[in-house]
Amino acid sequence: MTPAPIEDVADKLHTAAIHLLRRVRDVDAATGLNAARLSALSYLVFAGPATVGELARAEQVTPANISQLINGMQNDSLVERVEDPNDRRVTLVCPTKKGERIMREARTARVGLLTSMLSKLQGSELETLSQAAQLIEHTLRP
Amino acid sequence: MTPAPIEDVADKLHTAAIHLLRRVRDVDAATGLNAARLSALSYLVFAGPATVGELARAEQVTPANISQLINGMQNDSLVERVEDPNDRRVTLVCPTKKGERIMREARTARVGLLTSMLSKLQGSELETLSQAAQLIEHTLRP
DNA sequence: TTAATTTGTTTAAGTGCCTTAATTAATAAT
DNA sequence: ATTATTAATTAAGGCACTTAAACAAATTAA
Repeated sequence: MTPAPIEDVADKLHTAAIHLLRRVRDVDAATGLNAARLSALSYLVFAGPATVGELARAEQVTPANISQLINGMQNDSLVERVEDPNDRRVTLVCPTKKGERIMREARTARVGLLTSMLSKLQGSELETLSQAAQLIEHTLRP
Repeated sequence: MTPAPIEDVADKLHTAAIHLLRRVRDVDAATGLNAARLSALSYLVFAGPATVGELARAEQVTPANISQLINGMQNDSLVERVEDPNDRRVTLVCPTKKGERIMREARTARVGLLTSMLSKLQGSELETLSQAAQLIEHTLRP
């Protein structure tokens, strides 16, 4: 078999990722959170507490926006602000237990849906997907 | 090698997809469009013209929201409303040439970034990614 | 050690996304 | 014909998001 041009692989992979995430986010409605809050909370729960600035870069919005978004989420007990003793300019944003629970439940639901969709695949095909996921993570490392 | 539990594959795949899209969307800023418009326009360009209701389901927002979003995008000549002769209740939303151009340029930039990241991989690894993308698309089919 | 600069967050004011509820219009059903 | 259903829009209001400005803490320089 002649090797696939690298641009074609990139294109297919990009499209597949979009379609995959479009599908699994169907279950997000159950969380009661909107897209902005879900994405921010997801980052905080799975990448760990972050400063306002770091969150802003991750979400690709302004620090001002994050500051206000956190106000609302703090008001709903999803996150809390914690002072950083090392650098008192920054404020660390941490998920609360409630925020963590909601996010983990949402992730479980997403993965559950995806699991049911993958159930028709053979072992060798699952192995291909597993290796692909690993390759992607490795490739994205800076 | 003992086969990976299917839930683990689903979880790894889900996470990889998130990380991949988080990375490539870095180039979206160049479009001048915000997330809501980019996502809607992406659907219209790559899945074809859609009704307000279909777009609302795809974007997981209300028809009222789409109606207003389309107002703004129409105002910026990104999309246009077209009457459906078969059912005059519905309005088809179509990307304009400008909208199509912007979207395709954005996609090209994303895929270009991803291509550069995949350039360090071997042919066999690219083949694994290619097959994985194909498996995902096939698995997601309803 | 002050002073100036840089870095991180917040506040204020304004635009646009997004919601629910109500309205209008077209199709389908009886 | 009337009624019910489906599709889109409008109106009013809340929240996401922006830029510009203000503020506070840390770093650098004199």
